[in-house]
Formats: sequence, C-alpha cells, structure tokens
Amino acid sequence: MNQISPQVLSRVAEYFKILSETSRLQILCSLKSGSKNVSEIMEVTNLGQANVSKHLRVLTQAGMLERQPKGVSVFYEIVDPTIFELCDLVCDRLIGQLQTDSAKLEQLKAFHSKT
Amino acid sequence: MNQISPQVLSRVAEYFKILSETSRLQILCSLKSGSKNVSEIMEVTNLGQANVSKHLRVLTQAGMLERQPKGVSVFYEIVDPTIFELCDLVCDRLIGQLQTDSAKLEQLKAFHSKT
DNA sequence: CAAATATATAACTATATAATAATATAATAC
DNA sequence: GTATTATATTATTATATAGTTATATATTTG
Repeated sequence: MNQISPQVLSRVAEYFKILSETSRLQILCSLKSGSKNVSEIMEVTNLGQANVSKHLRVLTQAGMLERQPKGVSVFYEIVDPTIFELCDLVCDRLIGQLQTDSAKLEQLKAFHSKT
Repeated sequence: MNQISPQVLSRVAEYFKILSETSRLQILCSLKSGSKNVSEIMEVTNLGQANVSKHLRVLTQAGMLERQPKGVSVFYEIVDPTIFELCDLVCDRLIGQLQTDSAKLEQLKAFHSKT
C-alpha cells in the first residue's frame, strides 16, 4: 500500500530542508547569474562571514554547489540545475494561492456592498 | 542586483520547510491515491495520533490539504497539485546523484584492478 | 619569515519544532 | 442524558540548527 519507504522519503525531505532556509535561498539566488566568491556573496546577501561559510558548506555537501579555490579567495557555482525549477514551481503555486485569496476577498467585498 | 527580496524568499522557504519532514511526506504519499480519514492515515504511516493530527493541521494551513469532516471522522485530501511535481523533480535529481556516484565508484574499481 | 587578507571552523546561545502523553472536544449510538 | 469513538489541543521534553564571536587555516605580498 505505502510504496515508498520512509528511508527514501527522508532523502527527499533532507533535500527540501536545504532549500527551506531564507539565507540559503538568498545565496542560491545570488549565484543564479554565475560564479561568485565568498566576499561577493556576503556583500549581496548581507549575511555574516561565518554564517555564509557554513551555508556554503551545507549547499556544497548537498551537491548543489561546487567549490573552486582561486588564489586567496574561493568561488562557488551552482551545479544542480533542479534548484530553480523547484523554486519556479513553488513561486507559481504561491502566486496561484494569492490570486485565489484575492478572488475570495473580492467576493466578500461584493457581498458587503449588497448588505 | 539581488532582485528577489528576502521577504519573498522566506515564503518560498516556508513552503519547502513543510515538505522537509519525512512524516509529512509519508502522509502526503498516503493521500496520493485519494482522500483518507485520520485513522486510515495513522494506520498506513504508523505515526501517532497526536502527531498525525498536528502534521495534518500544518499541511492544511499551508493549503496543501483540504479538511472534510464526515460524521465522526475527518477526511483529508490533497488540493495542491504542485507537491508531486516537486517530489518527482527531487527524486530525479537524487537518482542522478546516485548514478554519478556509482560511476565514480566504477572508475575507482577499474583503477584498483590495474594497480 | 612577517603581515595582510580571505575563508573555514569551533564553541556558544537562542529558537524552533518533532514526538509523546494527557486531556479536551465533537459526533454518533444507546 | 451517558458511553463510545474519532479527532484536536495542550504541555512537555528532546533535538536540531541558525546566527554570532572568537579563533584557526591558507594564500599572497613585501
């Protein structure tokens, strides 16, 4: 009946968990346009140095980023093409929800004006 | 430069967070085949009553499920079509990763047999 | 080698939340 | 009404982790 084992589902859950932090999404968005080093990421995202470093480690270990040291600085690049497909799907869904909500609001307004 | 505001990203992060728990994914999978009541969900997932109830509340408030009381029991149904598209994308990605890993393993094996 | 800069790590605190046990609420049957 | 069953809620505990500060490591320059 329950085809998919909790073990497999926990892998999927882990993947989603990595995308469930605003700071990490900020970092990923900052890298959408291409490779950046840590200082650049810090500047764009306004996150602290240690914090960015820790998130970059998490994202890299999850196979979403690739680490490329160049001289004294380290560049990171997105290597998981799935990320933005996922974000786009979620965005579409959120937009849909907002539209539904506003439609309901309009109905309420219409009802109010009749009473 | 950083087009998308942290406010919007936090909405996206929240959505992912809901999908980042194995138990909730188990519940969603149990509902993939159609509407079920709480007892049925408990049986399929082997999760505790209070636990299931709480997760169902979270999923419903997020707009992923719809709650339908029928007599003494309450049925839940998936109303967010995005969920399984997201899971499928993640599964494909995880499979891809495993294939890459196993290819690397093969290379290591080949190297080992030559030395 | 010493100084400067960039990044990583360790230790810590605060917060969020999953799971559980106990209790409350709601609906039906008698 | 009372009893029974199904679900929800509350309180509690345990755990995970985000953010921060301080420190360590590594690379380049002089």
